[in-house]
Amino acid sequence: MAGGTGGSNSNLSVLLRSQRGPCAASQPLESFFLSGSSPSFLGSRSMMSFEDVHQATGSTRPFFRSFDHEDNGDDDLDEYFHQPEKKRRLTVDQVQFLEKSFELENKLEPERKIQLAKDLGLQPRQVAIWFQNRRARWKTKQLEKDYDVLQSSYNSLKADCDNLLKEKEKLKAEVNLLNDKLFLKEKEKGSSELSDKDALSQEPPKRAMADSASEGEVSKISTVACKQEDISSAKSDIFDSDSPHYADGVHSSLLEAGDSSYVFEPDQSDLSQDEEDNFSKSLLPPYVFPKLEDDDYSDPPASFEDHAFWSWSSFEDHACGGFSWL
DNA sequence: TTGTGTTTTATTGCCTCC
DNA sequence: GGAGGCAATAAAACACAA
Repeated sequence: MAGGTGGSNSNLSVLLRSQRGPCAASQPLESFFLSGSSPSFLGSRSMMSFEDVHQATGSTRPFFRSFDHEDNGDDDLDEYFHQPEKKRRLTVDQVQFLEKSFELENKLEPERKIQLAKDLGLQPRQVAIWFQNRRARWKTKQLEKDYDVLQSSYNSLKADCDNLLKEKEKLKAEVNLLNDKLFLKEKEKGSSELSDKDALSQEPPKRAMADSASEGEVSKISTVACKQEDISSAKSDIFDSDSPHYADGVHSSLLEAGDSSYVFEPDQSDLSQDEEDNFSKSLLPPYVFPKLEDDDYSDPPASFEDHAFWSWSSFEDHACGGFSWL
């Protein structure tokens, strides 16, 4: 519980010691000291000004909640002096007036502060404090709104991401299928050539292909694989950004040919395509990384709150744990 | 009526700007 | 150096369930 019951007497001492600056007379108590000469409290002209507004709203609420019985005169005055100082809430009308003023401009210039204080029969410092607290409340609400906007934006991005991942899996399977077909084709071609030339080599076709494949041939295979990526530019983005540029079948060929690693671009999914290109061309040396399995891709976080942590840990896993620099 | 959570008013201390 | 803003906090007022 934030509040307490004690401290009323200490309030008075706090009140008396804590005034700051020329506008620091913050409590009605002090207004009483000033009430003989100052128009800012009982029956001021400026109070009339507020009362005009007050009447315009059709309200019948008393202007000062704490002075509902002010017509009792000296008795209440005396009572007021002998009461421990208490915090008083502004009336509904005062708050409405301040709210309207805040809507117009949430910062308070000195002249406006004085005018508002006069109009409302408050101390300028009270007006300043009210604006300060109001700004704080506004900021909190604004933060909540921003959070909601970010969260909904995150949710839609996550949905997109999920869809893209599914699409990626589909395309991956498609590429594998096509690579298998290609491999069979090459195999048939190879065996017919072998029979034609009476070749004696009995090496397993797969290995023979990998071993005998020249650089040009490997790149040809890669080109075929990469052409699959051209089916749609959107689809190719998936390969560019978060998966190896080579299909699994080609990976197998390269790995089986004794090349346990291959040059690849880093996982720069947060970069644009141009940034990625520049990054990989100009900043980074080629590096080696192991073949990635599906399990190497962690799922995105389920919640918006987890995202920041996920982004970083995911990056660390792939960039630091999964790769090794040449 | 009372205990407890929330809101509002006000203070304090620090920072920035002129 | 003084004025004013802000964040953190205290404390009074208020709301409301048990």
